[in-house]
Amino acid sequence: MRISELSRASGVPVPTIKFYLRERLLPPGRATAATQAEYDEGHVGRLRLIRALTDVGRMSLATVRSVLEIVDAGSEATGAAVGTAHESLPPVVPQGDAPPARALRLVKELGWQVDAGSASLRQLEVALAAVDEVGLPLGPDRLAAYAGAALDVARVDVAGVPSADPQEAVRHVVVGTVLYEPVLLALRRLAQQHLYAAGPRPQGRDRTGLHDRTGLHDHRRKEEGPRP
Amino acid sequence: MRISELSRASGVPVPTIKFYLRERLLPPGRATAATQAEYDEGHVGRLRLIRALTDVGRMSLATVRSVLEIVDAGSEATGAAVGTAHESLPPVVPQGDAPPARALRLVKELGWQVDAGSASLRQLEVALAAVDEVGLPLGPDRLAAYAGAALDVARVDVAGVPSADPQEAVRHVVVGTVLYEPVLLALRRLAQQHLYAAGPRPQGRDRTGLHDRTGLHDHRRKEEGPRP
DNA sequence: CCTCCTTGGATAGTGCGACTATCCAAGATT
DNA sequence: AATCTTGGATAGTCGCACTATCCAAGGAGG
Repeated sequence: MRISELSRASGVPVPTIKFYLRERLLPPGRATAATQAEYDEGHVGRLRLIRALTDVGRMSLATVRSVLEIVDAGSEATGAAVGTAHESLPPVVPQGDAPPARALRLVKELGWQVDAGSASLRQLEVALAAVDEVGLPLGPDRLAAYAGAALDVARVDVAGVPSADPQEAVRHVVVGTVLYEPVLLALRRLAQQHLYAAGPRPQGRDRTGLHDRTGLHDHRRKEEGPRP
Repeated sequence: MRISELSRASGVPVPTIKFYLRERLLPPGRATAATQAEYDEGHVGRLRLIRALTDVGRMSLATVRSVLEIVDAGSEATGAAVGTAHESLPPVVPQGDAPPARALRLVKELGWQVDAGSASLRQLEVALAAVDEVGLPLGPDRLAAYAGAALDVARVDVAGVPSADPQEAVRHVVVGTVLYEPVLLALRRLAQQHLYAAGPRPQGRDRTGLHDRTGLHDHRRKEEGPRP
């Protein structure tokens, strides 16, 4: 297909496609002549991916590029790809001077095994700092609940990664990290609305028809053991 | 305090403070003379809030303004404020032409009571569309897990809103919606890393017992502790 | 009182990111 | 042969979030 068809198929204007080609976000088509090139379904998919990452994932083109590079390289082990992906995903926290002490302490209490230099840790650190900078409460209860929910989500995330094709696995991990986020956040907001709407007493009973999650978790309270 | 002190106290450069004043994001100080004004702790807090919303919450100044307006008006019922807040929070989905059918169906299945015109619904719709536009799987299992986690989180969110001062409640809801998000997302990523680090077989059942032991999962019955 | 510095307020300029617009000559299409 | 369309290059635009510069009025120290 030619560039104008590609444009029609993807919904991206021709000049923008040219721009993406220049920026090497979209691989060039197979040149059939000096002024003609042939594009295929792969290009359509790539364009859709770029738009999804920018529009829904709210990523800058620079970030999109690095994400695409990871996906293209794609041969890393899935676990390593998660790390690499998280490094280059927004919001970028530029290797702060001080170590993310509070975040480190938290994951230690949770017993999670994470890379101490992880960007996500730094993100957590600045997020925590921002929260109490503006005077919002963030006690252990809330953190525990958040961490629990995050772990629940991560479990289905990990379980959902296709194990057959490593390239596809990496793609899934990288793209999924970004694109499932808005789903989760939208659901959180809707759940808030629901809880407020369900009754003036915000702590109304559960009415999720999908399934009863009570009892799915180990409810044991883990006290911050000073020694692991 | 004068503007230079305000700058030092908040870490925001003087010209930027002037800019915020011009843009009416920051209320003017109490003028003590034609070329002198007095600022107070409220201004410091406001500046910190603005920076938190832009830097951590990644909001545009236009969005910050509308959020601040809600907070300033502040007298709405808390439940209504949630709705208003969600309307003006990013990402803005401009009142699409078609109704968010898929999102509506989902919340109906969940049994959640939400406003059918809610921006969050539209956000969910485009997020879902984006996800399968790029070919990521999003089955009922995953959705159920996400919804469950979202509800868990929303419950502690709602429970954490101070009920005494309505102005403060609104502030908490609005600011909290935005500023807790990065915390949640960072935790999700860290949890993913943990799960990959904990074992090379992502799909496997937990063989070590490590996982179930580690989350300080504490969502048994909501309201027990934090009630002064 | 005089000098010098800071301030508030106004106006204009900068840098960046993400596109658009315009040209052009080589092909393709009819 | 006449009329598109295309790929490639270069330049221009637009919005956003700041910065920079001016200026005259205060205020503070001597």
